[in-house]
Amino acid sequence: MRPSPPGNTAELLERVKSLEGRPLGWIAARLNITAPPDLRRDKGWVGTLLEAALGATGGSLAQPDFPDLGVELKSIPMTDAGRPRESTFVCTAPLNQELLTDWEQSWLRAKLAQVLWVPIGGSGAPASRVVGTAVLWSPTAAQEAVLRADWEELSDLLGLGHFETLDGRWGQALQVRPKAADSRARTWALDADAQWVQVNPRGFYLRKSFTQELLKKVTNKR
DNA sequence: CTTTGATCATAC
DNA sequence: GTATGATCAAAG
Repeated sequence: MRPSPPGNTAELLERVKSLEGRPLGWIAARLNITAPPDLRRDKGWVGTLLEAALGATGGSLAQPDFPDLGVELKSIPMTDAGRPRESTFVCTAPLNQELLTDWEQSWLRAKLAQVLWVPIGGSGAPASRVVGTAVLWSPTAAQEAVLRADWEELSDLLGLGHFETLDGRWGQALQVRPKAADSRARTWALDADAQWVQVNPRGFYLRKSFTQELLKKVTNKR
């Protein structure tokens, strides 16, 4: 049922192209997957469906969706006007100094090195939403500079243990927001006084404005 | 309507 | 708990 991993990026692009215009329900039926009535209890359904349809591996492992190609898959919900409806989760944010490295070695940079963005149109039942025109993206020098500046600022705050100061308002393209089962979830972190404290886990997210621009630029180029 | 914070499912 | 996949929902 499920396709094996694509052998190269051209094959991956070919596959996603064949899905363009298809309702998710059509894709799900083909894979023998049942579409949920809504996404309230299945927030990751669209992403998981696309992984299955395109032959992504990796699953819940800490590696790219297409390890051999070094490509990360991201579905992105779009409004009818063609703008992203949500921010994009990238990865969890390290909460203590020892895990903080420089930008070149960062997990975030690695994750965003090459991303296949798959826009999803529609806002009703998941099965009726439609696959848009996917784009394979790598940050331009300018985009990487913005990401790097944000990442360095946010990492500084994290490394210094300023968890109270750091909220979703920091960062131009990137932001740090809670990423946990709920607000009671706790993980260990080193605070500003070098004391171990328990805080709510955080993650890095790409703002909608950044995602919108990158989708526009890649599209215009082609 | 947009942004920030909270939450859901699943594998290990 | 941390990783994967994200959207929901309250507040401005």
